[in-house]
Amino acid sequence: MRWSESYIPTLKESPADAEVISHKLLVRAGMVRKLTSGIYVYLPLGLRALEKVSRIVREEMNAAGFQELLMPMVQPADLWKETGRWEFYGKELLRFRDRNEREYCLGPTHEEVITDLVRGEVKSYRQLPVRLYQIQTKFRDEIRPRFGLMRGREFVMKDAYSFDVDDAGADKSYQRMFEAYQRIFSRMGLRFRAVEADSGSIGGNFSHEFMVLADTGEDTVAACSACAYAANTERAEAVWKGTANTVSCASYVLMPTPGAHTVEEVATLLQVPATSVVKTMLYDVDGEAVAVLVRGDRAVNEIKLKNLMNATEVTLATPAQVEEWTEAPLGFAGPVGLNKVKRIYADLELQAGTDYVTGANAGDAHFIHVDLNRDAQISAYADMRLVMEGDVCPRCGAPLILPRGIEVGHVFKLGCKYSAAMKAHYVDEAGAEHPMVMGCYGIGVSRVVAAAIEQNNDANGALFPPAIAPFEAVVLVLDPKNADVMTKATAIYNMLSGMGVDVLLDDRDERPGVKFKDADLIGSPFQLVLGAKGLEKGIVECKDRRTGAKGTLPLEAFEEHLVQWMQQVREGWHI
RNA sequence: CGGGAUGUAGCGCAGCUUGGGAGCGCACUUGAAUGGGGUUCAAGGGGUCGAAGGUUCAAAUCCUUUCAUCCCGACCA
Repeated sequence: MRWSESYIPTLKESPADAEVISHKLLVRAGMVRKLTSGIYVYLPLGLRALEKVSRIVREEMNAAGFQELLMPMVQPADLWKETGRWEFYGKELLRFRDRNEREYCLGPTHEEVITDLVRGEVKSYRQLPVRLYQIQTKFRDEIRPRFGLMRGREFVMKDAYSFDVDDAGADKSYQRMFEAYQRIFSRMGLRFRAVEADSGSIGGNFSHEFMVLADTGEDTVAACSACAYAANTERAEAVWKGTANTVSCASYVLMPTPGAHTVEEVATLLQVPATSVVKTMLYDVDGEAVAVLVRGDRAVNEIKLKNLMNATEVTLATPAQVEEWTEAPLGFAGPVGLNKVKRIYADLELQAGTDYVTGANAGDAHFIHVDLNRDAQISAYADMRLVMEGDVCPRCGAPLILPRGIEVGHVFKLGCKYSAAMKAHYVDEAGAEHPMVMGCYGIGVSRVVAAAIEQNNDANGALFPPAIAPFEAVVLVLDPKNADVMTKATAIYNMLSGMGVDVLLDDRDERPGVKFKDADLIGSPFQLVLGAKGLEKGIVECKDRRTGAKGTLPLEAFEEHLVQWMQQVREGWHI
């Protein structure tokens, strides 16, 4: 492709509405343009990156025994009513009516459609497993679209579904997919981690998220510094390392703490460490008042509370609820004498402690010397907190690290949730009917492109891994009006094309500086620079975009040197 | 949905407090010089000042309404 004939509108300045680096660079590099909130046009360069990602996904899906199909974006309401999701999915589901007042939605996901499809065709265990996928545009009317392609409303997703006769079969499908995902993100040249994720009501270890590691990621990963353990922080087990606070006192004592609402204020005022303060958080769990106690320097993990109580809805109590349940102003809740709250859960870490500071359920007052076992009605001690820096791995005890990540993939064992609701049944060898056991597996294709930039960029632009760069190589022709230079550049361009390398020939009548800047911006990993000066010396300059390392390749035995250099650059990407 | 902010040329912005000429930089067009890290000079083109209504002799500027976009909190690939 010649740059002079391409539609690559690069920008010197970032658009005012772009906040994160991937969004800024995608726009500046002429890869995307916003049409409206959360909805983007993929320009030729952006589409190329999308297709590179899609191609790798396709190859690995096919290799894993999944077959591609394409389902409609518009889906009838009836199917969603069958699974109950027409009511439960919420406002993210964009609903509308046709001219006959029939109800439809734009597909945010395709469990209903695929289950409907499969139940119509598959009747026997002999036909299972069925493993299908598609790469398609999804629409989710996100509460708050933001960060460009990272959280759009319309986005490209690969979604795959498996149908098996039993759990063992479903596990096999899951395992295949898990391995395929590992290969996919490795091939893309991204640094990532597969993390255990909360699987909600389904249970078991059958949910993993694939996180591209980047400091700007929205999610936090708890990863072991030594072994393979990694989990979403929502799920990560907090290990109880023992309790320091074990000095015993005869009874608790009321202390005035005027104006001290936060743990920090209380700790400072009473001159005790935050670890000796008990934080009492009140929650509305399916309409019931529940208190959760954690050490003052910890945070409650609401997911753990939700799972512990097998609840559907957990929300932090409103100030009004807190005041009603504690009969005190906000900021002074404590477990002692908290009679209106029937369930009080305490984190494991607090179970052996005997000398705590807690709220007194009265304005401007706290208790000191509280022994929870003696003074409060604790329903149960359980792992209730979020892991933090300094925690250790629940598997091997080595320190945990908490890198940030961007969720680009999710593998999930669905069980019979949809097959049972939609009667996707098969008949086994004995003639008995069973619901199929399902799995679903997503990759945010457009998000991968953003995540790749989020992970790999510098002050001058994107640094695309070779496997997903819109163009792997750019040949910069500094003197396009010089026939000799142009001839040589074209020959090199043809050589690269012949080697199967996606190459862009910058033959524009622009100043060299413009070409250097643009080449850096679009992030092609290989840059070759041809000018009259170099040709006189019999050399072509080369630059590794990732490291910035510049070198020269002699025109003599050029191809050999080129291949060697490109190999070096590629190896740099497989860290 | 709650809290905050912004809408002025394709992009980035000033002007608004204190009403009166629509401006600046980049981009674009033409000419000249220049030609290895976003080149310089000169001359141009391009705007219903988000929209509607109001106040006023006069509104980008003040008032009301409305729409859109972005940021911070509850979702998920």
